[in-house]
Amino acid sequence: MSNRGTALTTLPRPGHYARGAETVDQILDAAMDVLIDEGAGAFTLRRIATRCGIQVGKLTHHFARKELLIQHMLNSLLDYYEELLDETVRQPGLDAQVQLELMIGLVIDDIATRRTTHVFTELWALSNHNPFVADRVAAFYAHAHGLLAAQVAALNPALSADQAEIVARYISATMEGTTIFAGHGKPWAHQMPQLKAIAVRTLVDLARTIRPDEIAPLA
Amino acid sequence: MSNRGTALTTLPRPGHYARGAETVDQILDAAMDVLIDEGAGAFTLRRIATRCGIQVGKLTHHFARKELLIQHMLNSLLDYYEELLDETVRQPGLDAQVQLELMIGLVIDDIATRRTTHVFTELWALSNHNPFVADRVAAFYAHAHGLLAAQVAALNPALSADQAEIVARYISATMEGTTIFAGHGKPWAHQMPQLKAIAVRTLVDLARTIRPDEIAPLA
Amino acid sequence: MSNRGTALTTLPRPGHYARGAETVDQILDAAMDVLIDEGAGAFTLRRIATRCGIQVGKLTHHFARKELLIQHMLNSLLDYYEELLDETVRQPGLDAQVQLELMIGLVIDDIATRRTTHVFTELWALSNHNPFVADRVAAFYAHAHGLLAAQVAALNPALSADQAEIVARYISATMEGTTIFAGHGKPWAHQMPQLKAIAVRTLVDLARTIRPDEIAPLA
Amino acid sequence: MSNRGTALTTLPRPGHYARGAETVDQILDAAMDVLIDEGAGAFTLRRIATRCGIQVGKLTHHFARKELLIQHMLNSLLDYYEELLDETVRQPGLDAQVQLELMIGLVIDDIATRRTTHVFTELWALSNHNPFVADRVAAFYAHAHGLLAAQVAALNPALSADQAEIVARYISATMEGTTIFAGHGKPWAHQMPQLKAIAVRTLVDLARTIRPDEIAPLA
DNA sequence: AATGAATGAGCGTTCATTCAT
DNA sequence: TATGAATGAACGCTCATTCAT
Repeated sequence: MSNRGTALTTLPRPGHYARGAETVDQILDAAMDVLIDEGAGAFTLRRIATRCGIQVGKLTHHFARKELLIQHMLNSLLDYYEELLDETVRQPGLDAQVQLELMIGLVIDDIATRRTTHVFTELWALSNHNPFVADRVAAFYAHAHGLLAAQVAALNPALSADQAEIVARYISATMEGTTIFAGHGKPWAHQMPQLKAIAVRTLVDLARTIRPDEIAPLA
Repeated sequence: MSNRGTALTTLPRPGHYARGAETVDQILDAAMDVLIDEGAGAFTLRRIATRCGIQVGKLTHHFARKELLIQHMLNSLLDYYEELLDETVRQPGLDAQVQLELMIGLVIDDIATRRTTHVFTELWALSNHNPFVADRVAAFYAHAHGLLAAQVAALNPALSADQAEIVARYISATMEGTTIFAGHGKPWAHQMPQLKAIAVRTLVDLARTIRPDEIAPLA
Repeated sequence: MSNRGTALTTLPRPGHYARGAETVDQILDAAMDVLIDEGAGAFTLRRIATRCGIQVGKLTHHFARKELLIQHMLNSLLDYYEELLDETVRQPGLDAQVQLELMIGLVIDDIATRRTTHVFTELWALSNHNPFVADRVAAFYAHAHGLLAAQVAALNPALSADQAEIVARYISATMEGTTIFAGHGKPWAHQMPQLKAIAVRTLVDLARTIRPDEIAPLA
Repeated sequence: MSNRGTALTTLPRPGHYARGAETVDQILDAAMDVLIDEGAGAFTLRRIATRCGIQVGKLTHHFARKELLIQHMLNSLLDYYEELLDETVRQPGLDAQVQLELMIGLVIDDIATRRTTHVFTELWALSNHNPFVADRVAAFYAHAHGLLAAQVAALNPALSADQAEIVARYISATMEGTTIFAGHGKPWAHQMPQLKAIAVRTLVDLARTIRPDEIAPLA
């Protein structure tokens, strides 16, 4: 399910030696911080270099193009989120309903963090015009929706694989949508607990009870 | 319900004379086009000026600060969307359920357009760091959620006003969330009809049947 | 002695009607304030217009070129200073020594004001590259030195007219020079009383006792 | 006596490599030339860059802020003038009167040069609104007046240190004041020899003969 | 007469990238 | 390899001036 090993993540990693690797990690961390703290509009090599106390020249030595830096940063970021989801699913001995409730709760809690609220809203916007970002984000959601679809399929065997995936996508849409209104710093952040309660109850119910014929375009 | 006449929309409008007003409209249109076609990263005075065949100097004559241009553009844009929603609600003789189904369908159809997919994803990102954008977008959603909450309250009299509003917010989150996966140009745009079908059925059901005690944080 | 009526001051004055004349005076006052408060680097039509609450268009209606505004402002300013000196000299019944002491004291007191300190330092700089400013300032000093030379000549009949004028120029140089160190806001402004005391005593002495042969280049 | 090593002159100097250092010197020279030849109003990065045949980008690479360029240029300039004065004083075997005559003559000769006339009139004006320029120019005059005061004290042991300094300031005021009337390009530049003759004679006399009680504010 | 609209050059500054040591 | 130097386009904005009503 993971996209590790695909073209998207097999970028030649800069910094083969220990010292270089450290610097590269510092740069990637600083880049993430700039994106989160100041937004895509302030995502410049200068700002990133300043944040880790190095010169732009050193930065461009490790990442010859800005785009390469974006790609490594994005892989590092989304690998982390994928790992987070994988860990949740790896917990043994949970039945599918509890597992799904757990995932929905975890995702919504994460959405409420400053990091996730900021970084994903930026990525959705960047996806409009940057093909790499679009592809990598799509791969991330494909992975996440695969994990959700597995739980949906387990709860509702009447659904085909495609149908379970669509239900998973619907569940994910609801969760991601809360970012906009109740994410970190958003005007109704204080209502996130209620939205989470409705989501957990409603979406698990939906997964259990939806009939294949209901997943069809309206006449 | 509209925010017309509030502080947010009473910016002194440039272009008092006929000639100037035309130019101002051209500029605002061009600015929207740049934001939609090229994204916030390309939203520069020069690109906007080029698009309407004028010089940067002329542009800054009408909008002394870039921020003012953003504000007028945003007001113009969101006024339009608010008007769209208001018209839907103004239709007489429809019962609340049909009305709500209609609204959900209309919003999701609109989300699937290139314009709406692009512009809202950009606005969500800009909201992270631009207070004016954040406030104006929040005012727009407050308006939209008010309209939705009215239908929810009509369908489900057991809910308090606050509870109806939270349900409305949940409905809106689901709809907006589809932008990310099935908006224009997004990888699962072809699944939008299915997502729409699930949304219409599920969300109207939710509005009708949710009990007040279910809208509470999980223990 | 006055240069009134010469080419320098016979600029066609804008604003023939009462209302226009008022506006013109407001503009000239605002221009002076900008020059004094913000310096030549901030002496722009926009800043001046802002200060009197009008638009740049209105300002350029009254003064088609910035240079014209400078010229009128400068005439108005230096006419005022010339008038001030003339009044001092017009006092009847004073002998030449008292008259000279009075003038030196008055000039140095005036130099210590914010207005005079700022405006003259700006004019000295502008004179380097703006011929009109250079000429008008030269005319002002020619007038002032003429008044001083008359007192010197009265005190020291042995001097030729040219020699008296040179002594007057020397006296004036000392006075103007105090601007730099002890003018308003300058680091040794608190020593101006001592400098003034030395100037009054020394310069009057010089005027009385200098011999014609001492006013000659060193061998 | 020099301010070398003080905070004012320990700006981190750009251009660590030989190539960069050359460029920095070229830029500083060009900047001085622009200030002298065209005045503070024309002191722009573009004009400076044009003068040394480089691009504006290269200029801002070495001096990130225009203000930094001004500061380095000013330090370089006034260090030079301080060095000039120091050399004059360092001449051995001269008695105080000759030394003072020499200094006055040298300063007035220097004032008559195009460079000095232009640059100091600009600096006096800039001092009104630019704190760095004001402080650096004040430091220069403090240094210069210290050298003069030493000669005055030697000639006139009855004066206290403070009184000698005030006399030095008075001497300096007279000298600087000649800039305005008889500096390079000024209307009475041809009278500079006479003004110099009067200054040398009168000011040395003053230094020798002034009594402490004469250096006091007028009653 | 009076004033907003329009203009284009120029401002200081930032940008991603390339060059040279 | 590592890093300052160099580059030139682009950035938002201000400027004095001209145009049109």
